[in-house]
Formats: sequence, C-alpha cells, structure tokens
Amino acid sequence: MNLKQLSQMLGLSQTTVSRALNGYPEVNHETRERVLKAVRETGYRPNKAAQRLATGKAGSIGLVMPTSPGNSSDVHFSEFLTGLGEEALRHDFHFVLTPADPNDEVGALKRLAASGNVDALFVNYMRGHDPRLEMLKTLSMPFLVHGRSIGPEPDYPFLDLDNEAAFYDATKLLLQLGHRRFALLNGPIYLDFAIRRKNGMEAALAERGLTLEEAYVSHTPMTDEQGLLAMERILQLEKRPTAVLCSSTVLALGAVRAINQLGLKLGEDISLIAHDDVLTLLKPESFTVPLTTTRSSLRAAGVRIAERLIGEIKHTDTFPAQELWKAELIVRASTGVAPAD
Amino acid sequence: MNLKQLSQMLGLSQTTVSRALNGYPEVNHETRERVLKAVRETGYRPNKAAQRLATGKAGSIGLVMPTSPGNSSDVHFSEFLTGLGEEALRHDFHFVLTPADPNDEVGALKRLAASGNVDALFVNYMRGHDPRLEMLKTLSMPFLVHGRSIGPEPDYPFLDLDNEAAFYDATKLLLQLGHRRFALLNGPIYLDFAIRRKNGMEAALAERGLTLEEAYVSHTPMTDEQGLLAMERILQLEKRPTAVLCSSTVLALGAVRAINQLGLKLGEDISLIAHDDVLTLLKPESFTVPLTTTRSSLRAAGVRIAERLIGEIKHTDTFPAQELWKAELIVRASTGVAPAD
DNA sequence: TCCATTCCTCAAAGCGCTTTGGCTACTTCT
DNA sequence: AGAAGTAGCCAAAGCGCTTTGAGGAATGGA
Repeated sequence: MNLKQLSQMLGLSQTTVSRALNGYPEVNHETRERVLKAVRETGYRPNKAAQRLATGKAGSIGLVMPTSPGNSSDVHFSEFLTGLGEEALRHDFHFVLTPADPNDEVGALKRLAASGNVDALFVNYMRGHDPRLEMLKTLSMPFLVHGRSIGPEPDYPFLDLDNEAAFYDATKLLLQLGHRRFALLNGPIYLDFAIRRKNGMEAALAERGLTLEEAYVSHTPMTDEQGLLAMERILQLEKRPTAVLCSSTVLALGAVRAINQLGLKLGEDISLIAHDDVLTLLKPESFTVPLTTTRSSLRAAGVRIAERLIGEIKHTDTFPAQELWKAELIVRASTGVAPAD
Repeated sequence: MNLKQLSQMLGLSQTTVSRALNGYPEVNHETRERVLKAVRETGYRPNKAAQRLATGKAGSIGLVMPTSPGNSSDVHFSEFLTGLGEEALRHDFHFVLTPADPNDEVGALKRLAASGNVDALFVNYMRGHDPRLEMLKTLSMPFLVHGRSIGPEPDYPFLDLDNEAAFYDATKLLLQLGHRRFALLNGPIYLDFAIRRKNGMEAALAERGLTLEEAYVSHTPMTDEQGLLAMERILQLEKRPTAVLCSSTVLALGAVRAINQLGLKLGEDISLIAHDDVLTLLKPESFTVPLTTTRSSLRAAGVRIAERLIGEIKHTDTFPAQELWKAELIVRASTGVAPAD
C-alpha cells in the first residue's frame, strides 16, 4: 500500500492525501478525517526512504557503536542507549547504528553521514584530543557530543559531566576525613573523562600539598576484573593507601573484592568512593558495604541528548549548546575517618 | 556530491558510473578504474535512501529495542547487540533501532517493517505465546527469532538455546551430588526461556520422584537486587534448600550476597548453578567462590544471527532455518556434595 | 564489402514521497 | 454587479539512485 494507491482509493490526489497526513492547513477537515480513517483501516505507512529522499529528513539519529571484540564499555553504552531510546520513542525517531572498528571511528562516522540515512550524529567516548571533532565540524549536519575533548575552549555542542568537580569534591571529602594516601582506579587514560577526573583529584590534593603518585594510579578498561587486579597490586605497595577513588562502580566491584580478600574493612581500614553512572545492574547501595558515590545518571544524559538532537532536527527548540552537569556526592558507608597510622 | 555530478565530472553517464560501482561486468576495466579513482578522491558515497528506493534493499536490519523505564534486561541486550554489530560490520550493514513501549511490541514491529527502512527483522525476548509471530508471518520480509515460543512445533526460523537441556543437566548434576531440596531463581515467567528452564529442571527432578514447590521458585526481572530479595525470602523458609539454580549470573550476584549474609558457605552449605550468558561485566569465575554455570555466549548468538539474516538478505547463503544450541555445563567451586541433614 | 557479434555506453523510466505553482468555486467587500 | 479574497484541490517536477531497452563502435567471418 502506497500513497498512490491510497489516494486512488479515496478519489483524491496524492498531494491532498500527503497534506492531510502531514497536517497542512489547506485541507478540509472532513477530507482529512476521511484520509485518516483510510490510513487506519489499511495500515498504510509512508515509506521512510522515499520521505527521506523527498524531504532530506528521515527521523533518525546516527550513532557509531563501538565494537572491539572484548570491548567492555557496553554496560555503560547500553545504559545510555536506553535513555536515548526512551526519548526517541516519544518523537517516533529511530537510530541507525553503525558498528565500527575502534581504529576507524572517523571513517565510520563519515560513512554514516554520507549515507544520507541520518539527520544528526552523536558521538561519545571522547578522547583527549579527539580526531572526530574536526571531521564533524566540516559536515553540515547537526551533531552532539557526549563528553568533551581536551584542548582549546570547546566550540561545539556538547553535554558533559563536570568530571573535574566530581572528583575534586570526592577527594576533598576524603581529605576532610583525614586521609592522606590516595589511590585512583581510572578508565583508559586516552579518554577525556579519565583525564579530567584525575585532574580534579590532583587539584584537591595539591591544595593540601599532596601529590598522586603514579604507582597508586591505574588506567584500565572498566571491568570488575581489571578493578580486582589493579586494587590487588596497589594494596601490596609498601605504604598502603587509605582512600581509593574508582571511575566506575564496575571497577569498584573488583576493588571491593580485593579489599575483602585481604580482610580489610571497607569504610574503616580503607575508604572508597566510586563514580556511579546509575547502572541498573549495579547499585552502589546494594554492595555489602554501601558505596559512597559521585552520581550522575547516564540514562538521563541519554534522554537529554536525544531531546536536544531531535529538537534541533525539527527546529522546534533551541537549547544551550553546551551543558555541564554536576554530579551529586552521596555519602554511604564506604567512607570513614582515616585510620590511625 | 551525487551520482549526477560525479558522472558529469567523468564525462560518463550515470548508468555507466552506477554499473562500475556495483560491479557489473559490462564496464570497461579502464573506465571502472577511472570511476573508482574519482570516488576515492571526491569521497562520494551513494545516498542510501535513494538506493533503498530504487532497489528495495537498504543494507539494514531492523530491531525493536525494549525500553520500559527501569527495564533491567539491557545488560543482556547489549551483550547481544555487540555480537550483532561485530558481524554486521563485516558486511557494511547497519541496524535500525526502534525503541518500543513493551506493551506495543507488535505495533513497533509493524511500523518498522512498513517504514521501508529495513530488509529484515529480528525479534527476541520471546514470550510464552508470542503475538509477534503471527504478525511476522504475514509480512513478506525475512525475519529471525532469538529464542522460541511455546506452542505448536515452530514453523519459523529461529536460533535458540536448549534451555530445557541446560537446566535438566544442571539439576541432574546436583542430584548426583546428593541434593534433594532445590530452589530456582528464574526470569519473568511469561518469557519463553524461563518456562523452558523450569520445565527442564522439573523433568530432572521428576525422574527422582521430586517436585519443585512454588515457594522455592521466584520469577523476577533479572537484576542483582531481585536476586538478593528472592534468595533472602527462600533462605528463610523452614526447610532451607541446599541447591539453587539461577537463570542469570546477574541474579546469582544477589543470591550470593544473601547467602553470605547468613554466613552460609557457598559450595558447602548450599550449592548454586547459574546460567552464564558470558557477560563481559560479570564473570562467574571471578566471584569469591567461582560459580558453576551453564554457559552459552549471547554475543556469539548475536554474531550468528546477523550472519544468517545478512546471508538471507543477500541470498548468498542458506542456513538451517532452526538451530538449537547446547549450553556447556562448567563445574566450579559453587557446587559441592549436599550437606548431611 | 557487408553483416553479425561483441563490447561498451547511454537516455529514460521508475522507486514513493513532498512541494511548488496553479486552478476552480465559493465568499465577501465595495 | 464586479473585484478581490480564500478555501480546497490537483498536476507535475524533483529527490538520487538502479535498471531496462537500445544504440554506436569496433571486431571478425563470409
């Protein structure tokens, strides 16, 4: 069933039917009702490819799906995707996912844009100096960045968490509790958020004249396994840290296990603060010792990003081009006063 | 840059350029080289929407993304998606994701099919008697089901895990170890796999004249929280079970915590076998007491499903329409001889 | 030399939609 | 009554591609 058939059936022209469907004013109310009724009865759906070709708009957002074998970020990615989906549903939008070799993200993005299948692009997992940005700017297509890239003042639209502030605040809290020896289980150091979190932590330490020694830092993919290994290593250092920051509750999962293995008491012998993306799978409050966290919902970010992108495509709304969200610092039992030396 | 411009640039007709690009034989070798060179230099990419309109093929697979707020299955979903993506990448396919209200899965699927944006459909999270199947059969579009639906002998293409056998075998092992009181932490009972796993377990028990009492069974979304709650409840029953089966390592995560809280020793006081979808996030071997599991990689299933769907779209391959995979039963420390009464 | 063959190329139609510009008939205003 | 709107509809062009059917040029055989 296509427009032609439908309009013949109704004894109307394609023009009129099309207008009736797309809410143009120059259609008689009665005629419009007739059209809508016929649509309901026949189950007619406009062909999106044809719409796309005619209008240049397709009602879809393109995203590149990171897909290295053994890629571990998927739990964060999917949480985010759920948020995107939630909002897209309200506007009858969909996503076009292009899986991409992580070594060819730029290429994948280019292909996606040139395919003419999407109205806007979205990128995440920003790197320190991300090569995709330059490319995106040359495209004449709306895009939105989740995160930011280190470098000059950003001149592109983004939504980011204030990672520096989050880890600055967390560190400050631990300092106030008397801690002086810190460790950090971070994400891969080439990723922007990892760099900023480390910076935030170091800034707070610097205020007290402290520094973060490299031996007490790990940069790994954010899996519980890596968390376990890193924490085990760090706990064997001569001067054991009394406070640990983790870039994800997933890392914390492993870290806590390492701590337990040594018979250390979380919140007494050692304090831990993790960043909480509000993963449905892993709630910091349901750890044996509930975790103190810096919290910011990845899913909410997804919703917001979809909202902004769709708004831009439809030209219905204007949003601030750059948003920086604050994480909440939520204190639970995994933080306590530093043990006496 | 479009075909017209490109062909003008080359002094050729659109036809010839199009043929050169799509590998038709009736194009001079030299001409083809010239075309390919120009494509490389200009970065020309054919507009997919136009291709789709002209050919009816678009190089994309449609899937409905379940998106209830608070939907907890996403970790399984994303693991699977990664597999799909891995394979799709090799064939330059992409996915069109339609987020859908879980109460309107049929509608979402219909819209997706009618949109003309996809060449094939994929469905998962099959229900006991799934209404989507009837709808899919009326569509003249290839589709593939992950899982099966209870009911008459399936007459549709599917890839499923032999859930009955997996839980039958797991139960049998526990029986051999002397266990007689069993519990089951299952997924939502309206889902096909949950029904089958329960059936498999009951079949094994029946061989020994045992039955599974309802009080010892829970049907919940597969989160660690639900696992914790269910296990807590079951452990307070008068006759405590000595063996537990979990439908996911995620559920097991909570269950293990409940077991620890009571000071019970996993693998001694109580044995546990979980189904392992090989989630990157949650490895059964890195539990404090490594988990005995029935294992089958969701990601591998994703790869296979993409392979089959793409093969069908391209008419390159024929595959068996129905595949039933066996899970591996992998014994680790969480199973042991039943404690003396 | 002429015709049949093969190789390469092209013009044009068509995929299903939107949108431009124009047309008719009916109101309303002067 | 005639001019000027206005409401409602339509025919046709165009989006960028593939594919059909056909034609020109070169080659080989008779």
